[in-house]
Amino acid sequence: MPPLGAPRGTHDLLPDTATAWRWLHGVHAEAAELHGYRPIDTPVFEQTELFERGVGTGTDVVDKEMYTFSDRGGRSLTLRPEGTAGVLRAVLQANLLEEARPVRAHYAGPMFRYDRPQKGRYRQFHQVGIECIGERSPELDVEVIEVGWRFLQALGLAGVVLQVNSLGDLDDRMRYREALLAYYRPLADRLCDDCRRRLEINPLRLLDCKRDESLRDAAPVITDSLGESSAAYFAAVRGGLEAAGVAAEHNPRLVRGLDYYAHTAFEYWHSSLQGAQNSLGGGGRYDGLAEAIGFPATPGIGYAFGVERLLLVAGEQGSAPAPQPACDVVVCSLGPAEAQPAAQLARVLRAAGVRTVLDASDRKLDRKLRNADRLGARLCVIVGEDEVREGAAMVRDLGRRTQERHPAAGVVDAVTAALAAGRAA
RNA sequence: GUGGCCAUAGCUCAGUUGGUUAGAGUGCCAGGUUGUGGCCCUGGAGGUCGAGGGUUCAAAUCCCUCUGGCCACCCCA
Repeated sequence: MPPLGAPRGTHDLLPDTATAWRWLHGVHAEAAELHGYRPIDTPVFEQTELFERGVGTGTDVVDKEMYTFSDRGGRSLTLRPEGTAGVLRAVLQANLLEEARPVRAHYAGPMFRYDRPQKGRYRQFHQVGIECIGERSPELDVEVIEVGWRFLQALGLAGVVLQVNSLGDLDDRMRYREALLAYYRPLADRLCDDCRRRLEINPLRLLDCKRDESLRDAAPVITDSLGESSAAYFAAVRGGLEAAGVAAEHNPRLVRGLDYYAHTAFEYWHSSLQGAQNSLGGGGRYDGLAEAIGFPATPGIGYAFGVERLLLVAGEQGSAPAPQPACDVVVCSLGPAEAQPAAQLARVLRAAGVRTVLDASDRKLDRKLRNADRLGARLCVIVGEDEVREGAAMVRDLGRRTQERHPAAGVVDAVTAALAAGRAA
C-alpha cells in the first residue's frame, strides 16, 4: 500500500510556517480589537440550509463547491464555505443585539470549498474577518473597510489596491437587472456558453466574464441605476474613506459572488497575485441576510481575508517573520552519570521561563553543540563529570564562543542575564 | 467542472536516440583518538524513478488509466 498523503487541496501547517501564521493572526486580532471588535468562534459545520438560504442557490459556492454530508441522525450538514452566515446566525441566536448595538466581532478559522486546487486556492483554506452587525450607517461601512486597510498596513504589505462599489438596494438591483438584460439579450448569440446561462440565472455575473470584455465595457453600469438614497449612501461612504486617508478606487463593475450583498461592496487586490487569485480579501454589506436565514431583518457589514494569500504576498515582500527557533538553551550532559543532574538543571531553567531542550543523548560533545546551534539556541549549558563533582555547570554562549563556569545555584541567573543581554544587543 | 505542463534520495535537480549494479549538490548519521560547534577531509545510510497496467529481448525513458502538484479557464479567499 502506498503511503497516505493529505487529501487533495489541503495542506499541513508545519513548524517552520507556524511563526508567520501566528504573527498574521495576532496582527489581525490586534487591528480588530483596536476598533472594539471581540473574538467569536462558530462551528466549522452548520445546517446546510444556512448556506443555501443565506449565501444563495444560484451561486457557484453553494451549487457546486460545498462539502455537504448527512450525519448519523440524518441531518444535512455542510462544512462552512465562508464565515459570515455562521457569525450572523450565532449573534442573532444568542440575542447579542439586546445588549449592545452594533455587535462587533472578529473571527479566524478554516473554510471549505470543493474547487480545483491551484496556488493560493485550496479546498480547506483559512480566513480572518470581522462583522459589524445591527446597524446601518455609512460610518460603519467606512469603519469596516478601514480596519481591513489598517490590517494590511500592519502586515507591511505594499501595493494593495482597494476597490469599492455600491450594489444598491433590492429595487436598484431589479432596475439594473432590467437594464443589463435589455443590453445583453440582443447580443445573446455573441456570448459564451457560460454567459448565456448567467443571462437567465444571475445577470449581474455577466460582468465577471473575461471572454466577452468588449461587450462588457459597453454594458450599463449599476451606478446609473442607483436610486437617490443609495447614491447618497455610497457618496457618504466614499467621502468617509477619503477623510480616513484610505485610498479607494471606484470600480462600477465590482460585483461579489455571494448573493446576500447590498449597497457597499469592496475588494482588496494585490498586483503580485496577478490574474488568477488576485483578491486578498473582500466584503460588503449584507442587509438581507438575516431575514434569509429566518431572523428579523438586521443590517450588517463585514470582510474576510484569505490567510494563505496574505502569507504568500507577505512572504514575497519579506514582511513575514522568520521561523522562531525551537529553544533558547540546550542543556548537554556528557555521560550517563550526568544525565540526572542535567535534567534537573533543565527543569529549573524551564521553571524560570527559559525555553530549554535537554540533550542527554550519547553523542559526542561536538555533535551536541552543532545540534544546539541548529536548533537556534543561543546558549548551551554543559554538565560533565567535573561540573557535577563541583556542583557547577558550564554556560556557553554559542554566538560569542565564550563560556564560564557557574555554581549550579547561579546558572539560572547567568542564563537569564546572558539572554537578556543578547536581546538588548 | 474543461484544457495544458509536470512527478527521479528528506530538499533542489541531472539522467544523452529505450541498453548492465540510477547519479550530483545539499541535508542526515558516523569517523578524523582524551569534554567544545557553524570550515575542511573520509566513510555510511537513504530511491520497487508518484501508483497500477501495457508495448519490448530490455522501460526512469514509449502508450493507457489513476493519484497528486502547477498554469489557463471558471470561481473566489
